[in-house]
Amino acid sequence: MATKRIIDDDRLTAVGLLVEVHRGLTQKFAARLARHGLSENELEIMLRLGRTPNCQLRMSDLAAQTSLTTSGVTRVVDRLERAGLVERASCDTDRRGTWAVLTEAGLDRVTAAVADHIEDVDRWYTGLLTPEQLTALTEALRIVRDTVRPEAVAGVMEAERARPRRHVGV
Amino acid sequence: MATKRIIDDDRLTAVGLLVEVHRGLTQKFAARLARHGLSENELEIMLRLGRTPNCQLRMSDLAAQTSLTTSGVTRVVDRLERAGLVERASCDTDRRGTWAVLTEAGLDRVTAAVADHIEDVDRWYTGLLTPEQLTALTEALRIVRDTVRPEAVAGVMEAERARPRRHVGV
DNA sequence: TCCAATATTTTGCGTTGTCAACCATTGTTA
DNA sequence: TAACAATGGTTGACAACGCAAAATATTGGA
Repeated sequence: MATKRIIDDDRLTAVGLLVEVHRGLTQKFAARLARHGLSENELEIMLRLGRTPNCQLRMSDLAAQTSLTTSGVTRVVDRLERAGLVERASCDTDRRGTWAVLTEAGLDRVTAAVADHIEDVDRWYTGLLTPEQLTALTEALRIVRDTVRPEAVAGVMEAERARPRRHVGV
Repeated sequence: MATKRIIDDDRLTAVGLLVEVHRGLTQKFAARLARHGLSENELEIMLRLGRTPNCQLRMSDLAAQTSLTTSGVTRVVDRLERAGLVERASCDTDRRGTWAVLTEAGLDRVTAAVADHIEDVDRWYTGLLTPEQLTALTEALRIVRDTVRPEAVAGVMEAERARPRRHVGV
């Protein structure tokens, strides 16, 4: 091979690796999540609700925190609501808004799913690396994240201040 | 906060970071790729074809190398063929098989797209890190990749041995 | 007060990709 | 060589999601 072609650029290989890892993990995770009746997006929505003090977040905040559009969030919440895992509640202070609220059943479901999920994460990701490697990996990723996705924590503050819609124990 | 909840587990945060980075990058890349009339999957298919000596790969190998199913590859190649960027060619040695072959136009297109793409990769990923950070990141990712996706290099050998269907310069 | 501009969510439609069923070809075994 | 499993690819039906427009609520002037 005389000349180095552009399509073999090292930087391309570097992102390629990231993409492949993401794919591989996604696939590994999907199998077990399916056994809990959840997709990755559904788990994430419920997880973000569950992390909130009152287990509620506004639709648009969910959209901002995930990769979904508001339209996508509407649809995921539709499914979760049909399954009885999430409820919608209107927002007193701004009647344009809608809270998505985790139900008891939803909290149970996400707790069980996450317990299994963490096993998988450990098996296929964090557990494969030494603590030093994991730290280095995480730090590097954080740098990139802060640049490409600085807005990923929208709405948490507002939701903490809001009056509880339901009171579910954690 | 008295007790540490399971849904705040550190390992969850670690994968979350990876997922967010992947999302953020995907979004950043998509805009410019769209200007070249390509989606990420289409670019990847063409890229993998372009990396092959004869710019050809079998449908099933493309499926193995990407996250797509064979059915998905059929559809991506359908689109690329309609756009004149890829052609199908029947396989002499196994008449069940089909080569996907990059056309001249396809090679031109992918070359142009990749040149721009690499700029983005550098701007939003590799360029954000010191060489040491990038090395550490890549090494860690490689370890994970080798475990979750060991089969990601299918078909390259076979394609190199195959007789050329077209001869396009690189 | 009334209206225009803005913000939040939902809906209609198109695109993309999966799954399962299918056909054609190849390899294997008796 | 006949039977049959395994492989490679495509297709129809369908689910998920994005985009843009619609529906609803809010806010800030004039």
